[in-house]
Amino acid sequence: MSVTRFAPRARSATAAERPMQKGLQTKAAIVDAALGLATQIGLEGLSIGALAEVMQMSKSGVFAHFGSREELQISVVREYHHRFEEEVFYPAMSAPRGLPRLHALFDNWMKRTSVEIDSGCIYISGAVEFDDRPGPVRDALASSVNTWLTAMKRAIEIAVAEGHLRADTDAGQMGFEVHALILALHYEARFLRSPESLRRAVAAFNGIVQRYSAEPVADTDADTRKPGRKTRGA
Amino acid sequence: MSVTRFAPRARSATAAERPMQKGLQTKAAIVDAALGLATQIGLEGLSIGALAEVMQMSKSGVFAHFGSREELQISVVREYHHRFEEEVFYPAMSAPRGLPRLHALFDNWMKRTSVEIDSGCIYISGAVEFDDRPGPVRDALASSVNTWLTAMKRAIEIAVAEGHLRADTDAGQMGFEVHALILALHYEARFLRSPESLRRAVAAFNGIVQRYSAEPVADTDADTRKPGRKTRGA
DNA sequence: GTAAAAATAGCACGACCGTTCGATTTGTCG
DNA sequence: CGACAAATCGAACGGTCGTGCTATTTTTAC
Repeated sequence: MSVTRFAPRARSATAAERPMQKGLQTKAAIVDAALGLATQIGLEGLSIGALAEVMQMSKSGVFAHFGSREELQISVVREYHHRFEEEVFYPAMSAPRGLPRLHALFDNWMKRTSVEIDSGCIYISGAVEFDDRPGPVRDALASSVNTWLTAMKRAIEIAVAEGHLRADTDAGQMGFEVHALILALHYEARFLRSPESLRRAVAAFNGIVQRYSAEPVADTDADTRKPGRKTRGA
Repeated sequence: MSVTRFAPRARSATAAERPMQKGLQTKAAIVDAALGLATQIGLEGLSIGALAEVMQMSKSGVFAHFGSREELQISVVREYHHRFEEEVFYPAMSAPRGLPRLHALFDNWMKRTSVEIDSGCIYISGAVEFDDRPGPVRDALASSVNTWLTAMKRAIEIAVAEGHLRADTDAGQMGFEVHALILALHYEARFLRSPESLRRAVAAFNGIVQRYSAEPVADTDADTRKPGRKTRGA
């Protein structure tokens, strides 16, 4: 399974605002609208007819840009990957190495997953839709997800190297547990509409960090440790 | 939102083997087949045509038993609820109150979620499919899920009452964290096909239990202190 | 065994789907 | 401006979907 990398740097604009000739311009607009639809009804629910109506174009006009529905879905996945990079990954990379950066990653991720209640995460809905459906769409999804999970795992390893987390920390294990929190947040906020879910996710994250922390946290001589302490953001 | 209760006791058979007149018998067989399809392609992907083919019946013959596709979906949800009771809840209730029972619940749940890789959990796939689609199917799903999550929360409260878990344990919070593990297990086992996911889920569960445990695990000091202190507001 | 009732089949409808193809409009460039 | 290419449209095809009707078969009850 190929795992792409987050592009090294380069602040690039949203697809819709990149300069281009007419054709690519509308194609970007279509993908933008398609992503909006897909976050609501899922990648599978995405239909060219509905998309054409939103765009006020003919079905065939929309279709011509992709050549197949599958290619459209893949374009949507790529665009989502792109935005995830921009809104979650890059901003967090400006935080100091170690625990602060890990915390920033989680915070941005959480925001993207829950704050905008009306739009789901296609990494989550797509996983359900394509877990039994092999093909290029599934591959694109899995590749993007793996890229992101690997990036987070690396952030954990850096936190270990910085001495913020215990030296024997299993980064894969901790990554699993953090990923779990995002999934639960998505589930309980979006489906069960539980208002406590965000608070729960934050509390659980703090618990995980504490468990893997290099220094025991709460004791009589209070906090000599700064990064493990602050927690509770946003 | 109405939340049903798990039926108090009563070992009742699988729908397919309950004695009944012909009509109800085939209806049960249809629901059985429908559940099989739904766990693979989802409740939304479930089509009467495909179901008729599996059953070797005419579309209208299948249809007549339900009157609408929606009613078919609801029947599937109800059947799943029934089996969940039988395979996850009841067996665990014979374990001793407290931590052993909670552990049994988690184990059974985990098994149902991951061991049978080829069939997903419609509580999870359904949540994604219906989180933005109000209606009776969504209601039935949410009701069943809430029933189960409440039952598990109660098991946690019992473990607290038994003195197995710390007296200040927030059962809702701990329930959230356990639920998160199941979701991550489902995601990583079924979509990412990660072979470590089961081990990860077990390890994480042990970590959670340890954190909420009344007794420090590897210490004779036996004060109330070892696992993380406060940090959690309610 | 026979009549009422329940279960199932067969067929058709309208809606939407992805896709194809030829015609037509629009943008680009010398 | 004119010519060529790119973009878009309109209509149609074959397919599947849920659903409604009317027969026909099968089960049930007396």
